[in-house]
Amino acid sequence: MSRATDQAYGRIRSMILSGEVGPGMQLREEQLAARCGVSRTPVRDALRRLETENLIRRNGSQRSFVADWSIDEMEELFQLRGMLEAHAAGRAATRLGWDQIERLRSLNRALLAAISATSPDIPAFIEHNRAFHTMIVEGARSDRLSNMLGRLIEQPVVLRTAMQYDRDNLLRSHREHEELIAAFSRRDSEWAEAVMTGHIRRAFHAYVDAHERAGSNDQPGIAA
Amino acid sequence: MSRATDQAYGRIRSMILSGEVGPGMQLREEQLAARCGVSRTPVRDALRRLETENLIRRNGSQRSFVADWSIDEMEELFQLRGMLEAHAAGRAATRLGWDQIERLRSLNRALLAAISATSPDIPAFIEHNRAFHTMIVEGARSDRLSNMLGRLIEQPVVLRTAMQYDRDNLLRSHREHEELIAAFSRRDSEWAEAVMTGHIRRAFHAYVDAHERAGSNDQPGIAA
DNA sequence: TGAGAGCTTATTGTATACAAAGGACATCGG
DNA sequence: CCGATGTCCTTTGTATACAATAAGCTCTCA
Repeated sequence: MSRATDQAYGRIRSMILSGEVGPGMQLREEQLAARCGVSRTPVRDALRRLETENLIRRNGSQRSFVADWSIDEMEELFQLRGMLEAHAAGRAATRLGWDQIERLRSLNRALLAAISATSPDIPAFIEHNRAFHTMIVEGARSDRLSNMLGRLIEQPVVLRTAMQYDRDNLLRSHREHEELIAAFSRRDSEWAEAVMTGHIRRAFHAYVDAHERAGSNDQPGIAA
Repeated sequence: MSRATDQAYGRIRSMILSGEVGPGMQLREEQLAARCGVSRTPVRDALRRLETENLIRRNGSQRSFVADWSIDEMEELFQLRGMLEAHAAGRAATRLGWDQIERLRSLNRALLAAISATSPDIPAFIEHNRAFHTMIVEGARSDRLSNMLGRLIEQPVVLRTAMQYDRDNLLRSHREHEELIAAFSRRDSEWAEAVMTGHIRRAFHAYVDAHERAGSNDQPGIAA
């Protein structure tokens, strides 16, 4: 995309992802235009795009709001993500190159290092985890699938913080990644699918737990 | 959406679906604006939307073209559709009301009537078939899923005409629908999933066959 | 005091003019 | 004759002014 639209898109997106604007807040085109230093036109383009990525919702009269998700919607989301990402893993098992599998190995080593320190480096974990999953999805070699998953994956931002302090879950992630790599090495699609299904499903339960624990707070998830 | 945007969207969409503009053709904003009787602004909105629905593609320099799909991409598409729609059927099995199941029955009766005549009423078949599948997807009660499938389902327009004259396939569709209804009546999610998986998969092979038969023509699918 | 109608204002939709980018074509040089 | 390069022209991007719509508020009347 073009300069101004990209700028608006990136800025608004990071506003949402960083929590600078909270779930449910209204986003006004003019105000956003001012903050991004562009006119309303590219802002509107950016909003449309963010809407298709489900980061933004519009009410009946076309006003835009930062999306928030109910627990039911989150379950839906995890179900879909699990299904699609398991499918991706299955395809990737027969399509990943050996060098890519090696790269997955090294990513997972880095991930382990990040969470092994006495004070875990969460941003590093998140980044390596993201790279790991992205590499698998790309390895499935299906643009349509990549697209769909792209829209799904980083929606539950809350999850980032919700899981931060749960070291047990972080270590489990690492182990499940190991198992995925093993399945890839054997070129075993069904195994890869099964592991990925469990991996995402566990993530969902971790999310629910964190959410419940945070239930008494004003800002569920953030404070977990 | 608003008046002008809706108008542009509907017009462009029907231009594509009717074949008025063929796959691969370039769509120019100004020209579309003229044809729709609106300015470029709503046309741009409509193009963005059609792009997310994968009816339009943009090249590196942001020019828009009517999408066309390779056989590989079609297989991808059917795989995804099969997976998601089977999932939808599974959910629907435990969520559809008895009245809705009865409605499915009557839709399938109408569908049978449409294809039983000496000269089958294909548009009626298509419409009843669409209604049947839509009702199942809605029955799954997952907005996100509905959305995704909405984007996927009517893309392979070619398929409409490609399958037109294959009566055997039309009858099979009817029988598979019957089996779906049976699964719903038993509230058997797994059965419903399995039937739907096969149903979509067969549709894919029907598509491939039609495509191959039409392979010698200039306009694959259309002339099948 | 509460409900409703009408006005006011905030917000988005649409048109249009201008800017910028990219592609096509022709011309020039090797 | 082929290839490179520069100009022109087509097409999309951006800004801004104006139109339409919907939300919120106030004022009135029951």
